[in-house]
Amino acid sequence: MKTKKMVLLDIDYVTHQDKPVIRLFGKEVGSDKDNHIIALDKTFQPYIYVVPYNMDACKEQLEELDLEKIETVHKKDLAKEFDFIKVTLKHPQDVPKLRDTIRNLSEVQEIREHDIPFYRRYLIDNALFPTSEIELKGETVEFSPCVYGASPEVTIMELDESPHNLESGFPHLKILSFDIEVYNPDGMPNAEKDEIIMIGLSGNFGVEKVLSTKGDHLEYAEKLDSEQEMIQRFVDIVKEHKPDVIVGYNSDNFDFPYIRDRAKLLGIKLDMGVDGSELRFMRRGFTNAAIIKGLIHVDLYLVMRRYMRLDRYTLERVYLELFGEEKFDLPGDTLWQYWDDDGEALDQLFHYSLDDVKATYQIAEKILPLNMELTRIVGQPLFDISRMATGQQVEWFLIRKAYQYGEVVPNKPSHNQFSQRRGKRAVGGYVKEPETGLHEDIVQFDFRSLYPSIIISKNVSPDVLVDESSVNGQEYGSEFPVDDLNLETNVDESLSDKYHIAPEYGYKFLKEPQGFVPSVIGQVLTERSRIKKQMKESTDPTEKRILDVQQEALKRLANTMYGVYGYSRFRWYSLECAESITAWGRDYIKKTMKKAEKFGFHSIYADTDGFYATYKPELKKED
DNA sequence: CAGAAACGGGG
DNA sequence: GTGTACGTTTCTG
Repeated sequence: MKTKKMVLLDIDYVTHQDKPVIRLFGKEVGSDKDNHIIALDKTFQPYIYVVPYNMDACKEQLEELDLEKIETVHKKDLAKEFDFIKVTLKHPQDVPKLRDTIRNLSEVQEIREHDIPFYRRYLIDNALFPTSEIELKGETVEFSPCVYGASPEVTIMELDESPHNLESGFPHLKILSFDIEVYNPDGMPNAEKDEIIMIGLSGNFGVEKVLSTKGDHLEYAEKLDSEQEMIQRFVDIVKEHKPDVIVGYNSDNFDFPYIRDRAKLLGIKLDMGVDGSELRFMRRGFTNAAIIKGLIHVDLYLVMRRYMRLDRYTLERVYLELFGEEKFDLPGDTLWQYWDDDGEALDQLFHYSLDDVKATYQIAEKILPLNMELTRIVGQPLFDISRMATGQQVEWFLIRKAYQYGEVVPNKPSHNQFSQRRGKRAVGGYVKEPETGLHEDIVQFDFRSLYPSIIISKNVSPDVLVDESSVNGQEYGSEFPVDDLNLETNVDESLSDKYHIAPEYGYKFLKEPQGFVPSVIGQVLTERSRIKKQMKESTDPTEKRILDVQQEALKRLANTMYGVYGYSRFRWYSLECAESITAWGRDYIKKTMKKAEKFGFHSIYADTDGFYATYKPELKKED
């Protein structure tokens, strides 16, 4: 048996002899050259949870189905402990096939965790984090039916057991950015007739060039004899260098689809995957995601839309915002004229192509570290993280935490629940319209991460929210002491002994135990403080920069978490929690303003977690 | 005015 | 592939 260490970059599964095989893609640690590994794990099986009406009767019904295993497990559902049935299935695709049948059994109350992709389940259950180092135990093999057409320099390893995560620093990743230019005499190009005229490439491993069928005289241009050879050269460069990350700008929906269409027309195989597979597209709603197996394709357009708030997200606009300088630009609809010119205008087009791909690379260099940190914290592949809304990132982070806490994850809202939720919206933060005029000597006051602090200090979480219907004794299995059943007769002081009571709404949150979401946010903020302290103590500028990205990622995660209670698609959605948080927020800011006014401040403008004031003690004394 | 459709980025 | 964006603006009946 061999032991190897690798940086985990990508994951999927294939089917071999009707059984799922997890494939882990990575780069070997401790070898000078880029030794790629594909590790195969046949030991993992898909499962879902079933909530039965009657345990035994339900199991009997389940026995009738073609399942791998049926067992009773003890798990928590919003902190309350229950017996669930864990149903192990033979194949991940049996889950969508059988889940309606299972759900509709008369003894089944509901099914849970039935929509967690197999590879994500694997990462969570084995506590593996992409971009971290993992230890592999197993045998290397020459060929495997699970890996078609991989080049011989890729090591294939059959694992004896699932790998485990190793504490590790951040790996050095090879990044390649690419960008195509297309002949466009009729507006937006049409792949059936308009050829690709340039492919720009820029990376952190010595590649910086423009492939084209023209431009022999330019130093950075590589001239090919035909479009066909140019595309083939692009494929060969990717296969030769095997970058860990390949980035483009709107490459999911323009560059890669266009290359695919032209390659098909010209009969070129785009077999750039580490396993020898071709460029693939995954439908994501109405758009595509382009996949090269084993390399991580990041479309920076999607990333930048989330990262900053702008009126437009053109490459030019984003570049200007990030670097404060204009990149060389040409009017898009006239590019074909520059191409036809053959003189100075052609040189300008080459310049434009190179500048585009360099700008794309620079943006990647600036923005990928944060996304890689989020990958390591959330624990899902960079490919997924880079395409996920921040609310989704938080959700997958919480799903991982739920597994650690022994909690069964809430279901996604049904269509009906979703539209119901969308109708209601929690009242936002307190806003005092600004007093017009020029104010001098202004003091500013604001709370540091107000909402996350409220969630923690008031224990705002659906699992500790007191369900009034159950307190009134209408629901079975109440875990609250008997003397709480008669709340109406209790006086306020005894209430506030046990509960945090939200202003305005009066929702009650248990003080003990700590709720699931407050606990997780607490961990995030504690970890952030630790990193900030470490950052202050560090004297190494590189280390400082890395730590700064880490604490920034944690901050973004914590700040997103407060809002998720109000996101209609969120699994832990709770209008009560969302309303309570903002109510406490309004309460705090108003009380603080009142106090400040007592000391002679005069507030001019307030919004959510802060206010501006002038100091006018003489005016206040008269009141 | 409400619900449907279009739009973004890319050349 | 344990899948099928999304939030906002503009159009249309």
